Amino acid sequence: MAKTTLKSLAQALNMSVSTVSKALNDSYEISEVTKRTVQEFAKKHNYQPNVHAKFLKTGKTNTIGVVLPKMTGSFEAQIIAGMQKAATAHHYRTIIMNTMENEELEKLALQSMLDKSVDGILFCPIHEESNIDLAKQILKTTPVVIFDRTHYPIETHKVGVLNAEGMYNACKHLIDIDRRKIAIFCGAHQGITTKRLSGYIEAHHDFQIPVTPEYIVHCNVKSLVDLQDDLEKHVKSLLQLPEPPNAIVGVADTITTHLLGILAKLDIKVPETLAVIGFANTDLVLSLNPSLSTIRQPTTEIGEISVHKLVEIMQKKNRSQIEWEDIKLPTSIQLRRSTIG
Amino acid sequence: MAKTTLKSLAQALNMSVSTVSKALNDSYEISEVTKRTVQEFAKKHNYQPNVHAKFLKTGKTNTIGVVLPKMTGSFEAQIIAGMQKAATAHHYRTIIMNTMENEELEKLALQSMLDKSVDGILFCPIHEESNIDLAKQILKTTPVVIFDRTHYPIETHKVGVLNAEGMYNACKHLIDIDRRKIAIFCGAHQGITTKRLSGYIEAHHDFQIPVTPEYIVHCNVKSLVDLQDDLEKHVKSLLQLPEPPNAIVGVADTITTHLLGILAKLDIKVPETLAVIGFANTDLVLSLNPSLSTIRQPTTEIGEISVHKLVEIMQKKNRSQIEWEDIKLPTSIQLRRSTIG
DNA sequence: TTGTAAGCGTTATCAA
DNA sequence: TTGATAACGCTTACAA
Repeated sequence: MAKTTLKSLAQALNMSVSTVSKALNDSYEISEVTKRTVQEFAKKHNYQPNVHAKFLKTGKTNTIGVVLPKMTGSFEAQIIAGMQKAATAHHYRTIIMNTMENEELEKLALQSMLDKSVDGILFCPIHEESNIDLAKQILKTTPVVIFDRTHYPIETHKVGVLNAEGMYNACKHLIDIDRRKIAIFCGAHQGITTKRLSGYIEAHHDFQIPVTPEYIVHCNVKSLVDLQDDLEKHVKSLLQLPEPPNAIVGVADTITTHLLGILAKLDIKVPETLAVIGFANTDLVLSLNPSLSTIRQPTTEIGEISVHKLVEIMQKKNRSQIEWEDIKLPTSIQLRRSTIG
Repeated sequence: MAKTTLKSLAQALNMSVSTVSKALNDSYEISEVTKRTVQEFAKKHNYQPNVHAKFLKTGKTNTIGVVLPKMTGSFEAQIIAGMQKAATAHHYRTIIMNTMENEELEKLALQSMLDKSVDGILFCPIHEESNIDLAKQILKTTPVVIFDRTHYPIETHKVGVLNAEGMYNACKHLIDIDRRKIAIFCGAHQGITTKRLSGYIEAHHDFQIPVTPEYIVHCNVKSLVDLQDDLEKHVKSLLQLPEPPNAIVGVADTITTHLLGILAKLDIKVPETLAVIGFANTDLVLSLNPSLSTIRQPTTEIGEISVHKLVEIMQKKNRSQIEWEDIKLPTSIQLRRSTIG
């Protein structure tokens, strides 16, 4: 069972390699009869062009590389689904590399793409400075689109959401239901956190509520266990304040969802004692305790638009003239029992 | 900024291409001085060998391809994390292709690996017959390991769990707490479902409880909406039986976790009215309503062992002599409020 | 309409 | 210890 190559096909068909190649590529130079013969024969022998050899000639791999820091929940799954759908529509395949929030792995992932094993990269960096020099270097030769964590100082298209606005809306909703003592639970990834925090502060200003510094807490998100410990610690100390909060907004999926577990464990009533709302794209909203009010990101769209933008760059001849866009999609808010009793 | 190749290095250093190549590969034929000069110069110019050209010569890509049907939850994320860890240890990189439970996409994914863009494949098939001919053909030239859904009729290493035993233990636990009227909620993927169902039946036999056919329900898992509709329908009709069940076991992650949402929606008390336990590897057990008793699969291990087995095949000269193993790892059971009030 | 031949960036063989 | 050359599988001028 020797592998089927152009050569082996040519030999078997008694034609030249280039005729076979052209026939398979549907070239106008080749007669219909020959084309059909070749194509049928190739299919019968399950010919698959060798992408590596092809690359050597064309410099194209028809592959988009996705580099992202984790794949632990629905959020990432939805984004990737959107990317795959759009990529397939553009006749690209996608390969995914997970950096596990680890800069060393991120470096390896990016480097292994530097060798031109992909035509373009969709990149969600670990933080604002991670592997920035490498990224800049890659950018010289390979199109890159930054998604989700768009606070990354390289000049290219970026696709994210209106983070401040999303958080503003969450706070506004809490204020509307008369929960004005709002604690905010932040994580790492400063760019996004900062934006969301600014939405929190803006809402307080607009509604003339003073910002209580103690209500702004930062959680250790290094590992799940760390996060859970930290959440518990913060909840406890907040509730011991002279003026404890009556609501919590979560800055990210993991924080918001795991917070519910901690509150259940501590037997704190949600929403009676503490209303909870936060950024979250988990599928499990209804199974949570209680069902969770969320700020949802348009994940599928983020994925799709990222691909469209990348394809746009890849197809452009004169890349130096592109005007880079920083696309911010709106979030939506969905209310459930965790804020409306 | 022309790309750095062996040729460009050779020219700049005034050496031959083959000398440079050997120097970079640390060949014994090359003097230490030359090696150092070349290696330093190459690093300074950020030389990255072209994997495609390399492949053409060596037939190796140092890449493992992972083909799996979905990536929606912690279960998949944990398996992939295990794979990536083990692959990195063996100096392989991994690329992931998500087939979205779609046979056509699965075919594309497998085909795009047939062209030898990977050295080996870790494959979790959609169902027992999906793309079986293609898989068999791939197997002739490329090592494959089947993971998770191991009821797939090709001859190679397989890595899964003791499905019947896991379900047996779940039932035993329910029986221990005197919940003897157990409904089982099944999904698709017949192989695994069948095994788990057999554990259910075996437990009933061992404890001399008759199996009630109405307690065995099959859910439509095509989409999340379908699943939720179906879950609601089944729960309602079960509770209208003359002899309603007092416990439910879930056969898979999605079924078990979303079931909780439906029960909450219908305002059915868990565990008072219905105790719930099931296969689930979600991180969110504690945040669920109520905290969920689970049968956990050793996901990281599944991932790691799959890679080890694959590497074993890839390194073997004489592949026809390998004795294929069907590895079954034990599950563990974790009890929380959904079964122990 | 078909065939010849060069070349993409490597590695491997053999010669110098 | 180094260098010239062929080959991997493919595309593409150019020639026939």
